[in-house]
Amino acid sequence: MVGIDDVARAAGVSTATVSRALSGRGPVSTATRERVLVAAEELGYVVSAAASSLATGRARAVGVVVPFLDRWFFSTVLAGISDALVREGYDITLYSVSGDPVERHRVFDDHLRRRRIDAVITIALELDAEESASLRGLGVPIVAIAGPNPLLTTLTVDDLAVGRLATDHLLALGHRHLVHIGADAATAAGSTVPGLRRRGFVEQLAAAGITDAVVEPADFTIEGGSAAATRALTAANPPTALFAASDEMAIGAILAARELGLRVPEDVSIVGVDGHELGRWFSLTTVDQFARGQGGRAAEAVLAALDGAEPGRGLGTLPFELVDRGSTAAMAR
Amino acid sequence: MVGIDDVARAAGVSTATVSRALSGRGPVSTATRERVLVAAEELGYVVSAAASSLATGRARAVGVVVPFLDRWFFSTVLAGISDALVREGYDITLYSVSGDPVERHRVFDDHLRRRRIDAVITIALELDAEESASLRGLGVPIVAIAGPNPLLTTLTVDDLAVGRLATDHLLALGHRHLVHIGADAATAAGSTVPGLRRRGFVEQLAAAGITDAVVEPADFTIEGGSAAATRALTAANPPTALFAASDEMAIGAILAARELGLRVPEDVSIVGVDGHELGRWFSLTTVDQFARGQGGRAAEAVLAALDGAEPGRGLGTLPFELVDRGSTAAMAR
DNA sequence: CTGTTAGCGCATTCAA
DNA sequence: TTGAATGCGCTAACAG
Repeated sequence: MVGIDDVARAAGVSTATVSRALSGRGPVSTATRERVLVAAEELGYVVSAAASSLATGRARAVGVVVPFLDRWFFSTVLAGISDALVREGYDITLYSVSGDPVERHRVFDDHLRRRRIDAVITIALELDAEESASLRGLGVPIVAIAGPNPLLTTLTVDDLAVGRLATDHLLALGHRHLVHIGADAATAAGSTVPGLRRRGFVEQLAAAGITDAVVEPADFTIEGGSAAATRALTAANPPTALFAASDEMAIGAILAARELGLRVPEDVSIVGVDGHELGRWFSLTTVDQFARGQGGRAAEAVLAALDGAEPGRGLGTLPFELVDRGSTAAMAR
Repeated sequence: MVGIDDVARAAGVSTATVSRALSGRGPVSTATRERVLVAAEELGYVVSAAASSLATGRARAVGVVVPFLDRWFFSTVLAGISDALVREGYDITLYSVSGDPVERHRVFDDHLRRRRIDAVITIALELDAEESASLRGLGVPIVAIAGPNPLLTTLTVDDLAVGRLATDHLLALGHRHLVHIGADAATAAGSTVPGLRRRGFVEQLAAAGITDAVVEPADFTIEGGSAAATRALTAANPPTALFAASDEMAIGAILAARELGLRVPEDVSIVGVDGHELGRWFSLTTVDQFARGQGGRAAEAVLAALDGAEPGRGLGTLPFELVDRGSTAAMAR
């Protein structure tokens, strides 16, 4: 492998000058810089991440921690992050943490601590106190996407408002008997994404004078949404509208409704959250949260922090928007 | 940050001993090792990746290069890789390369060359000669998933056989007028995944005495599949069966057929390839290729290579299997 | 089995 | 503007 001294020799300068010319830090005459650049190019020299990192303390890499890789939202956000980061020359080191405590511990207390990354982005990660502390102990900028985490700098949509918006949409159409598919009662207490969406639902109903908000818990998969919708729609007094806390569940609900011989939206209105690419194929009305853009924003926030900008908590709120594609309609009278 | 000398001091030994005790390389008495382990644990010591990498030449990280992050197949394979790799203490460094030549060049000739990774896994990447050379020049084990790349060690399903199996399934049901949705003519020439599936289709038809194989090119998205199916089904002499080269396109085809008022499978049989999780919701018959397992296998292959096993080319073939879920039926007579 | 020593490849002082 | 020297934190010889 060609090293910095090969370049130095080829350019007839010292390694210090090569380093300065290539990194842009420190004074180098234009002519010298040119010679170094040419020599480096010709030799195909690339600086060793390990050596550079050891000498500077900067790794030119950002760690991204996700709970799932194979779900649409996460891979889409990740794509947004990747786009933005690679443009700035940063590598992405990917950490997927399941629910297994042993594995989580290994990621938080070993992998992430190897000083391989200059910053961390977490996506919709629910962290316990110990894990949060562990992250903060890293001493690097951390940006948490999705879910207001009081312990971290967050970049998140106002999920309470999202829940309200979706609910309001249904109420405005005249629906009075709604069911929410999402977080269970236990989760609703916390400030997690599912919990907030559920609370938005409950609060908005209450504001409309409806106090018996019904919630069918589900696990954010198509299958879970389908099962929850089936339960709701086959109950004694079935709802005329469903609000699913994710598009995947909403799609499951649409499929379940069809299976039950119900027409969407004539017999039941259904609204989701996400902006899943599949939504248009189901004419799904949804609250789009622009997942890919979230990744981009997070990457920018991290880069800004690495440039020295000291971001405050609650770095920013992300946009969301109701997209009416036709799976909701005014209540038949 | 706590360093190796802090541990050494705490344990009353030299840094060399700490290194040996923690890494497991070299002889250490059980008692000493125990003391070191305790001291390291108490201090929360984690070895610096940069320093260790610089000293050993090993980075404990594997690079994964993908063309897309936000498509089901890729994120699913990635999840499989991640699972297997994290268990062995390896980090994943993720590189997403688009079609943009400038960006590709930067990834192949800069990022990947930083000596940050001990091995590379590529997923369904179509590389030009220069890129292949660049990868091989890295001097690390490389495993290419999907697509027989003559220049790399590959781990791939026999996509020619996949194409034949799907086609055969339709032929066995009595269909004689089939259309393939997949690679265009230009792509068919090469040994890419889409090209091979298409050739499997054409060859199997030929074997059955059908020489006018019809192919509708599409781009492996739901939308592309839908458009291609619409073209095929509205043609003068519409086919009774469609073979889509991916489940996403097959789902698009099902949606298109429905839109045209055609019943699946009564009016048209449709078969896909992948084993996409969404398939079951469309009763999609498909050739499952166990994407997640592919990731696992690739990770294992890479780990074996890092353990010194010198793998030959064409490392192995991956399993695939026809899953009949009901979107195909015997031809109505 | 353990400690001492000498780098790994680069970035940054400090002098010139 | 440039070069020589030093050290980033760790590992691998080598001696003991």
